[in-house]
Amino acid sequence: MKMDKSTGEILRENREKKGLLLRQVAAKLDIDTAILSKIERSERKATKEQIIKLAQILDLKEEDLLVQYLSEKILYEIKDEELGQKALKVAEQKMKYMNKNNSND
Amino acid sequence: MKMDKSTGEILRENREKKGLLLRQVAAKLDIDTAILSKIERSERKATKEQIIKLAQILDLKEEDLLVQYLSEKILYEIKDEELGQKALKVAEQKMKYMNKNNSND
DNA sequence: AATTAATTTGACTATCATTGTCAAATGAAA
DNA sequence: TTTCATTTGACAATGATAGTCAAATTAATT
Repeated sequence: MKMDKSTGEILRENREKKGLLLRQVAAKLDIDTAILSKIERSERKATKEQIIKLAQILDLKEEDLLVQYLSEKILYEIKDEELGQKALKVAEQKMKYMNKNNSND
Repeated sequence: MKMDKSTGEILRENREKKGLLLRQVAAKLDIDTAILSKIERSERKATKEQIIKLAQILDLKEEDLLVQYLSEKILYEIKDEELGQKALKVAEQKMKYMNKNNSND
């Protein structure tokens, strides 16, 4: 599981590998080329729907791309936080706890 | 580190322990009583600034309250996601990786 | 039980972040 | 040097978040 590349980098690499133009992929996503350009350079975030479509278009495993995308969203949330690391750990604990006791809810 | 209580519950418990009224605490935060009421019942999220002030007002350790608060924000981000657990793990990995190589940036 | 004080609810507004378009500027290829 | 692809930045549209206010409800006092 490669953790070094950003979602944007992955998208660009794979688009180029397929010889597709920004214009072409953007059209399939029904957005302006400019946005896709920004997404690939991590200047903007994609939406979940766009990620799903992109996985299809670029023949990537949807789950992998989504996990990558979501993890970036999480990090974005705490990127400026001293306590980010601690908060992440606690979040994981809570998550486990929730899943253990998810009988109701 | 108690993980079972929500930020709201912690806030309410400690406000009541001190015998303070919503009205009084809300005044110090310079917001309407209604919002604080909602925050304590987890119907709304507090802002970071409010959390910091609340830690002071209620004599709670700022770091603990902030970690609690941030972890809740993270979970909120992935609460509806199948892949939340995986995304959290990947986020932690990335975080570690970043901190290891944070020489520049 | 009646009154008063505290909290909750919900409709509404204001503010801010996000997502998008568009046109012009830049860069790369032919 | 023209043409095509990408990038940039100003702006508009949308959506989410944070807030006010007044009325309804609940809890305490007398």
